[in-house]
Amino acid sequence: MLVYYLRCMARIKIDKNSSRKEVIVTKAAALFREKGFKAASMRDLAESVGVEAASLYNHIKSKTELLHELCFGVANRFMHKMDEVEAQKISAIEKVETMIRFHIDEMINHYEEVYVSDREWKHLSDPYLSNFQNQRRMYRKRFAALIEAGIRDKEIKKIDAPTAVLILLHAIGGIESWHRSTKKISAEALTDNMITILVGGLANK
Amino acid sequence: MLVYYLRCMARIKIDKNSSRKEVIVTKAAALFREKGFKAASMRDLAESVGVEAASLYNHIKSKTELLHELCFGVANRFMHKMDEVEAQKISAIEKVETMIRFHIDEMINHYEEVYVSDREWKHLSDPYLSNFQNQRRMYRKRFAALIEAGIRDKEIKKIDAPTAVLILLHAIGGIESWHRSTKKISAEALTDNMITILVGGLANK
DNA sequence: TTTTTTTGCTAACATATGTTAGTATATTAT
DNA sequence: ATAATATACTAACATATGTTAGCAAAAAAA
Repeated sequence: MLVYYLRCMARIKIDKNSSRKEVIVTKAAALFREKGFKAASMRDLAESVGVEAASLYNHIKSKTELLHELCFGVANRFMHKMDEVEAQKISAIEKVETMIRFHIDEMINHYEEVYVSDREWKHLSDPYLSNFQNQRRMYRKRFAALIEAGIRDKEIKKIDAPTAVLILLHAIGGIESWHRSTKKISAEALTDNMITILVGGLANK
Repeated sequence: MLVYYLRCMARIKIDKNSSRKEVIVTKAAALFREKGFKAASMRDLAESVGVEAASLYNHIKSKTELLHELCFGVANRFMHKMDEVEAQKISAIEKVETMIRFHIDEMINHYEEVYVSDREWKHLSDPYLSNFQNQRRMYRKRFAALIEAGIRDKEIKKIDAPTAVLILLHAIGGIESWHRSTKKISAEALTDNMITILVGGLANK
C-alpha cells in the first residue's frame, strides 16, 4: 500500500506523564523568562511549540492563564516546603539553611518557572494578583519568623529580620546570571559558596 | 482687562535646571518601574506628564531612547564610582564596602532609574543592547577583582568571587521591596543591616 | 467501519500601540 | 508689533497582538 502525505498537520509531541497543556506551559516559561511576559507573543509561543497560534487555545484558556499556572505552581511548592520545615524538630538556623538550600535547588532545577514567577507576577490580573501578593507576603513573614526565632536563640546575629529575608531571597534570585554563565562552577560548589556567604554572615561568630 | 481663556494648551512644567526632556525621562522611569517597559505605553506616559502622546515627540526621539537614557545614565554613574574607588588607597575590603554603600545609596535615592536599568535593559535594541551588556560584564569583573584582591590579602573568605558579586548586587537590588514597605526602617538602619549581613559574611572572622 | 472527540488550520476581528503629518497656539527674539 | 521658534493638538497610519469562528483532519471509541 502506497500512501502519499500531501499535507500533514503539526502536532504537539507529548511523552507519557505530560499533557499537551503541560508542554505549552513549559515552553511558555522559557519564553516568558527570555523576553518577558508582555514582550512574548502567543505567536512566538506557538512557533516554539511548533504549531499555529490559534491551536494553542484548544489547550489553554488565555495567555494570562499560563502566567497563573507558572506563578502559583512555584508559590505552592515554596509554601509546602515551608510547612514541612516549620514542622521539623531542628534548630532555627538549620531551618533557615534548609530553606535557603531549597531556594537554590529550585532556582537550579526549575529555573525558568521560578524566574518568571519572581519577575513577571506583576502582570497577573485580579483576583489572582492580590492572591499572589498575599501569599508572597505570608511567605516572607514566615521566613522572617524563622530568623527571629534564631535571633532569640542567639544563633543568629541581631539584625532586622525582614531585611535579612529580602537580602536572602534576592541574593538567591541572582543565580539567574550563573545559569547563563559560560564557565560555570558546579551546582554543589555554587550552593556551598552561597551558604558560606549568606549563612556565614548570619551565624553568630 | 478681562481675558477669557476658552481653551488653553497643556504645557510641561519645568523648574530651572531641568529641561522638558528631563521631566519626561523622569516620569518614564517611574512608569517603566511600575508597569515594565513593554506594558507602559506612550499614552500612559503622556497622561502622567499631562500632555497628549504625540506631543512627547517634540522632545524625544522614541520610546526606546527613554530606556537608553535611563540605562546608560545609571551605568555611567556606577562606572565612574568604580574608577574612583579603584584609585583610592584603602584596603580591598574597604573598597568592597564602599561600593556596597554606593549601591545601597543609589537604590535609595535614585530608586526608579536604578530599578529600571536593572530589570528592563533586555528591551534595549542593538547596538545599545550589546554595549550595555558589555559594560555590565566589565563592571562585574572589576567588582570581582576587588573581592579577589581581598581574598589574596586574607581579608575576605576564600569564596568564588563572581558568585559573591552576583549575591551582593542582587541582594542590594532587593531593596525594591523595602522601598514600598509601609513600616520601613530608616535608610541608615537599612544600610547598616545590609553591611552587617553582607560584609559580615565576607570578612574573615 | 462508523461515529465521536480531539486537535490543528485559515481567516478574521477588535483593540492597543508607536509614530508621523499637518496645523494651531504659545513663547521668545527682533 | 512682527517674525521666528518652540511646543502642543487632532487625526491618522501601520503594525502587532490576543482571541474567536468555522472548518479540516487525525485519533480514539463504538
